[in-house]
Amino acid sequence: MKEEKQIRVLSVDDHPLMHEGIAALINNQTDMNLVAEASDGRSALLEFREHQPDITLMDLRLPDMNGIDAMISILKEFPNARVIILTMFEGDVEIQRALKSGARGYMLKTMPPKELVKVVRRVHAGKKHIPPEIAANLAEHFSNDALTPRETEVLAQIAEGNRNRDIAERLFISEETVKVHIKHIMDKLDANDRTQAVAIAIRRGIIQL
Amino acid sequence: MKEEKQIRVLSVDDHPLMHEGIAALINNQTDMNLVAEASDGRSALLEFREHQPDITLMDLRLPDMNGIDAMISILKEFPNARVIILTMFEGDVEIQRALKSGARGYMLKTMPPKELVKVVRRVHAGKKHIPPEIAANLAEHFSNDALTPRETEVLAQIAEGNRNRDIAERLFISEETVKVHIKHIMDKLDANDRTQAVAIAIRRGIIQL
DNA sequence: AATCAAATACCACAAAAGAGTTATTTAAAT
DNA sequence: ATTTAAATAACTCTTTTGTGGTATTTGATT
Repeated sequence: MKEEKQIRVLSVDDHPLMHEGIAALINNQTDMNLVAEASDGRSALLEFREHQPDITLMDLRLPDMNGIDAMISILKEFPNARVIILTMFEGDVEIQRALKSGARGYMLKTMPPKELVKVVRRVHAGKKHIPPEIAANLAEHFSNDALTPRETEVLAQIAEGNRNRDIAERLFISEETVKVHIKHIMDKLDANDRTQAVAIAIRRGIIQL
Repeated sequence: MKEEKQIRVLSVDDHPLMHEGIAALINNQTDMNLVAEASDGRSALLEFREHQPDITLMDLRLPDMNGIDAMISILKEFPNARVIILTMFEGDVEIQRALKSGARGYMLKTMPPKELVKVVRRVHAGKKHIPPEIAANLAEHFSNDALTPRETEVLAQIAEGNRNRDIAERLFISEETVKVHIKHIMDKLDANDRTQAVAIAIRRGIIQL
């Protein structure tokens, strides 16, 4: 019954039903074993410390923090941790950030279970894995855009219904500078106006709801 | 092993892992039985026809159509169908639409499994169920707003970065009328400008990404 | 029959946003 | 040491958005 070298998996997700599904899937594989579960970022780190799993499946939306930040906190302590982001499709910005921050894989919850376990095995074997449909979407917004931190700040202010003058006051810059930032934002996001810029940014995960 | 009167459940969700989780949960109850699964709206209706389940658990985001529309298509043919919306939190507009369209319950995927099966039993017993946290949020935006169909159209146009003049042309009305609609939209959504109106509308599920 | 909400439209005015150009400072990268 | 990217700012001018008020038509509701 017991395998020699099982892949020990930690699952981090705030949906109990998803946990059950992952547990059923992983434990059905002869070469895998779900060793722990966490439903928020803080306990994810605690569980990781205790069980030191081979693979961590990490959801992006957690109640206490972003899944990427949870991953970063794990990687800081355990640089060799192999974290796979497992989420429903979010914006390309999240994916880029995840990969840049050290994720070894990115999987969609809509993928068939067989694909999911394949990815777990691939990543456990030391490879990285991003599914083709995500890679394609990533390539689309790769070379060109990417907002600077300041531009993202300005964009968040716009989404809250602030006028340029108010944004200027809040960020301690002139209204003219705000306009320059907005111009760059619209150019990068290929938006006609500030309103479409916000809509696009929300869709692509640049700003959160 | 077999119970006398089991609650026969159909699960509609496009996440295979969620299906597994639901299956595990339902089949673990002595008084319930998962009789069928569907991953899109079209097959949900087909499965319903074939199995005529007591309870249908319906996700809102499906690949081919909105879960509410899938529910409506089922209710048209089977007016006594008991459909429970099971989803992660969307905007209050979706919830209102679901309940108005005949949903018997609304559950969040973040709820503990024990709560979920309780709701299934309650709805099967003929009661309706909306969790308190949702009911509270619903009350907040109840009396006041609710955009008219035309206002929603205008709002969608705004979100696409169209100017008032363009919106007027597309909807075959004058620019002045567009302005009136936008004024009403901003008043109802309590937005400072068109941009915040779009952000709020996306958050509340009035317009989709 | 009377009332009400929704959609339509016009006018005038004020406020804000956006386009185009130029320029300075600082920090990072080569 | 030089180049580059980011952030800052000013100026002008045009376009767009937003505010306030008034008014008409139509379809529901009472």
